[in-house]
Amino acid sequence: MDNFEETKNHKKRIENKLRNREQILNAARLVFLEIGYESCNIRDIIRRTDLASGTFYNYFKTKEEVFIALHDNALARFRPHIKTAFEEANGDFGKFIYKAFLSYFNFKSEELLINSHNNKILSASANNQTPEAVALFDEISTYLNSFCIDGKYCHINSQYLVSSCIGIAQELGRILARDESQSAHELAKFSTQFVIGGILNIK
Amino acid sequence: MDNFEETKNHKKRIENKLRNREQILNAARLVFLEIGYESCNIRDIIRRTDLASGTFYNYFKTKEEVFIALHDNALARFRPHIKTAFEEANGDFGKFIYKAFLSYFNFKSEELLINSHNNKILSASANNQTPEAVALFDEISTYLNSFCIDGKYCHINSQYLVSSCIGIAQELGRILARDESQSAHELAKFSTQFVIGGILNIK
Amino acid sequence: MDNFEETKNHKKRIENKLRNREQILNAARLVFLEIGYESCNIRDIIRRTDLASGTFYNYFKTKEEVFIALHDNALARFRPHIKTAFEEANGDFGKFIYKAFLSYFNFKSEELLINSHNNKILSASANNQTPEAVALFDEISTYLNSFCIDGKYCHINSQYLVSSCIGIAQELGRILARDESQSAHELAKFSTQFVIGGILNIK
Amino acid sequence: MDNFEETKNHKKRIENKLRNREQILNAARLVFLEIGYESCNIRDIIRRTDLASGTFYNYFKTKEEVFIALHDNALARFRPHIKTAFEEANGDFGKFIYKAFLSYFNFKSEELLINSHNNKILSASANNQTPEAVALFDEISTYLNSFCIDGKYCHINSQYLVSSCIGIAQELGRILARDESQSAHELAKFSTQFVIGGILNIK
DNA sequence: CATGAATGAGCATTCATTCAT
DNA sequence: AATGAATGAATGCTCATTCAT
Repeated sequence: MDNFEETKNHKKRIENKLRNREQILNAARLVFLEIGYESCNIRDIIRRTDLASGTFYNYFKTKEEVFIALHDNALARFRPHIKTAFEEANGDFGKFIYKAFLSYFNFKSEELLINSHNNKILSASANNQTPEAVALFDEISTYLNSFCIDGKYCHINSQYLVSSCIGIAQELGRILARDESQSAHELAKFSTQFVIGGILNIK
Repeated sequence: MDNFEETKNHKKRIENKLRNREQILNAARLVFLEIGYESCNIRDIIRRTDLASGTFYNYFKTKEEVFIALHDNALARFRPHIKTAFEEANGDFGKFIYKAFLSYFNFKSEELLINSHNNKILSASANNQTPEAVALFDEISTYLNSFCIDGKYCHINSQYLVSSCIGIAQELGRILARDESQSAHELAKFSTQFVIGGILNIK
Repeated sequence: MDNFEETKNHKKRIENKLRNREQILNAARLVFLEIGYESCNIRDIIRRTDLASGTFYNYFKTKEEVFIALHDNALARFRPHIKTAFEEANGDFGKFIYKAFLSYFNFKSEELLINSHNNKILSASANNQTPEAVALFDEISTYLNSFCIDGKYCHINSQYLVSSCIGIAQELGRILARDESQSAHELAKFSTQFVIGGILNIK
Repeated sequence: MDNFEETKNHKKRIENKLRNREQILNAARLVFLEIGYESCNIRDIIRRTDLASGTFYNYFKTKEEVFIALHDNALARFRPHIKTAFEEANGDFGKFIYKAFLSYFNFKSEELLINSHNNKILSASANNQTPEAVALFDEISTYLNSFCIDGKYCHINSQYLVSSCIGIAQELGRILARDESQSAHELAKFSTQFVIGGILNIK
């Protein structure tokens, strides 16, 4: 009975810790979007929760650590979209490219922290080489490579290719972030044709 | 005589102001490269000059203003390279694209402030929409458009196209920034083939 | 039977409390020696035990309280050495002085918390006038006084004398703390001759 | 004329800096005496001046740095007293010892920061080995050694001797700090006889 | 126009202490 | 009695900016 109580308490505590962490992450996301990563401070974040300032430090050491957690989390949630795109493409290269770009453009800019205040994502990820960023890069590489089993495209430097795709996605995504009236479908269509033409033209 | 003296003094003063401005910009560039834009402060910059801290404010209001000036300056110095590329291409689209990319990759990363500390340029420019960034964007647009006088490529959304090129240049440039052993020529060759193939494939 | 059980539990509890207190004191002693009294915090101490931070407050109110307990404990353990010195001297004043000084120099500096981080003991004791410090001071006084039953040295202000001895012990002990190659015997010999000469010369 | 003005301004500035430094030192001394070194913080010190908090850091990096400056300053002002004692003693060893101890006991405890809150001086100095502390130690050594030109006392380890004297001065000084009714003369007399007897008895 | 010390709001961070479990 | 996460006042320190000289 006592043990049961203790277990219950223990569970409650763990749940509470998770809730608090989630609270901080949520607050940080909103603050990053509204004020911007550089302009905000830890107080701005903690003020958005019902926690005390010191509590922040039980969960994260710095503002950057929150950003990375948030960022990695976004990438982790984005990766399945790429996988789905691959699976649903069912071997059709064009379909895969289109679905992947569309996923990226549709993936809520809110979630990827892309807006005028934070123009970091993906590029930051490629740069910072966080685990999730590397994993995403690798997964995209794998999928792209899987299309050249029959010999086509195999001579392409896949680092160059993936980087180019990321660059395109990023810059076109920026257009979307600036102008919501743009159509994600149009952007994805353009990207797909551009990338496929590009690949086919690599000698 | 007095007038002459005054004129001489006046001239001296103007020269001195220019020299001081130049000093600050130079110091800032070095500091941004070494410490990084976010990590440094105005003191770090001014310490690199033989000026006093208060003097900074006679030339710039904020650190960001220096960055933008520096950035715009870099873009302004980069623009002629694009122009030269265009002129030397002499109507050959592929040559233009290749030369433009090569120029970008060769343009000293130092000058574009691209390194692990400052991954802003171009994208920041596209984002911040500074005058020079807009001008560069427009110039590239103009050159690209000039190739479709005979009707080819004209249906392409030039904003999308320029953004894609910038995205590719930026991400591949990042590879170069990370790994100096990479060949700018190879990167430019890849980019050129990729972009030309892409353009030709846009329906 | 129940009573017996209760008694057993009660005993266990008391033993456990003692063990916990001992744990905290031990941890504190190590932390004071390694990090220093001023630099460490309660967490540093409690981290060295297998107790939780809140538990600290069941035993001590402040870090200082631990220091005093530790300090008094050291003095309490040191006092018997003085007593032994006195008894073994068997009325020989010089022997007593020598043995007392030697005891002090040999009493593990670790135990007296004398090192570069904590140069407080004895002087702190004389200053803080903790019970044990007063007791030690008094005991030394008593022993010294016992040598003047026959009239010699009796005119000496014993507060001055004891303070002088403590001052000498402390400063020479500091030499030992700084330089372990020094010989405790040599220091005690010097102290003894010095003190005896001094006493004999007091008019 | 301009040069003259500039020089005047420059002079004023330097004077102002000195005045500010003095202000901080004075405030710190008072705060150390009233609240104690450990208990006070930099704000407590700066609040006592008419300076802003940030200004503190133009002069000192830490609270400890102020303490050391203050402490070294006190030692520096104390040293001449020892010199005077030596000169006025005119070769009379006893006179020197007496005058030196008397100087110490008379040297305002305020100036040496000796009180219940700060029981560091001299011992801290011997410990911290600050330049002034070393210099004082050396000067005392020199004077003591000068008395053994004819061969007497020369076998005495002068480090032990000086340390013993410092220990005595310190502990007896503590008595004075605790109880102002004590006579500095009596303490100095006792110390003198004690030390002289001690020295003569070293074999 | 240059100087550079003074300013003080602002921030990250620490840590003794509390208290629900 | 033990736990350990939450608390938030307290503190050291930074740094853009001002301004008397």
